[in-house]
Amino acid sequence: MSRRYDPERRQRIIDAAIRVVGEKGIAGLSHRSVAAEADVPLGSTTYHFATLDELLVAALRQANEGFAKVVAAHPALADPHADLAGELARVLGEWLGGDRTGVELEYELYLAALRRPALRPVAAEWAEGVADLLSRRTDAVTARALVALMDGICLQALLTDVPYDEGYAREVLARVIGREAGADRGGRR
Amino acid sequence: MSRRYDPERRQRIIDAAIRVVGEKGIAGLSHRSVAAEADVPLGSTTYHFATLDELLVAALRQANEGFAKVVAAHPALADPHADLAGELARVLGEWLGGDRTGVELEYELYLAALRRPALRPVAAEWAEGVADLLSRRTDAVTARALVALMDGICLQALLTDVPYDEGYAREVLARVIGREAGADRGGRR
DNA sequence: TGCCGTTGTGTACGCTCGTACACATGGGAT
DNA sequence: ATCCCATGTGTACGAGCGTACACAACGGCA
Repeated sequence: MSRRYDPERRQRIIDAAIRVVGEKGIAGLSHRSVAAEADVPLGSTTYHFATLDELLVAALRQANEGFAKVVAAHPALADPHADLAGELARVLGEWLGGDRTGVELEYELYLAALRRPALRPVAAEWAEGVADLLSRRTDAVTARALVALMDGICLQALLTDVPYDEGYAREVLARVIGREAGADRGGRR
Repeated sequence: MSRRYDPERRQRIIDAAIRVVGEKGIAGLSHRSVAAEADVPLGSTTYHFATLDELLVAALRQANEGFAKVVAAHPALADPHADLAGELARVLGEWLGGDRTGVELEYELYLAALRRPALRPVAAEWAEGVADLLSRRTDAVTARALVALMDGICLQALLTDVPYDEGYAREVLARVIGREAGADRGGRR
């Protein structure tokens, strides 16, 4: 036990890394930049995270909790009587409605898994986690499809500058869910 | 007129850039690496593309045509009697079935728009183009939703190592399309 | 034919990067 | 009390980067 001087050093480095990625993107992340942001010497970052991939894994894992927190704040998602499509659309709206840098950050880390195999298990974990959560309301196939559609909707909102449209999201999510959910209220666009 | 020595120099640089991104990712793209790949001097790349963003825009624009080519090879997409969901699922299968580096490359460039505003119009153009194409078979809302869902399905196939499942894709795409398409044939799952 | 400006090339500068490695420090086992 | 080693720090090196800029080459115009 007892990390000698600074037991939270490692955590502070992760936090700093997330701030750096948020401000300058993954491209701007380096042992030096994160050391400066965390106000620790260069050697300290290389000591705790020998490679940048390790740091990214830790950062992604922590960033994922941002979305999880929004989800957790919506207990209605687990209520079998609630309008699932509407709840999901609202969750996305809240998440996307937060400051853009936070959302960009989480997505950038998530998408970085495309090229960095080290991140892929973490990204997969996340997708699986959300799918599992949804599986309590629908079958596995539908759950996976919902995750895919939500991913696609977010992507389009972020890549193009078309603003998020909650009504649209609710409508198409409801189509994927199919008949069982109470998707009768609310307009067809 | 007359580019003096090498009128195709610019195009060869773009091709080289695409190869570099395919092999080493955007992170590995530099004026030098692309110069080496294209077998032209360093100054030549900086002359034709003052900034890397310019080069990426050209590369993304060209890479987009890869998907467009697959789409063009499926005239059934425009046939109002064909099974739209099935056709789309098949197109995705063909595209994802090609060599992974090509697909990764197109997606990496596409996703890079998240952080590089210069790429955003090009990415938006692409999404809009596909949506327009689909609009000839359905309404605008459904078309957008289909693009989103296809994006999400591809993303999951690429980010996690779950292989692409054409039957699954067809099923959930059909749900988004709704009743009108001939989605009655073929099994639920 | 001879000049000129567009087009293309080579080199060098200053910067940031990952990495390595020798050195400090102090808690815990003896 | 002493020693050892996990933990933390500072510095230096070589590589690769974007950029700048002086210079070469040649087609079009006079």
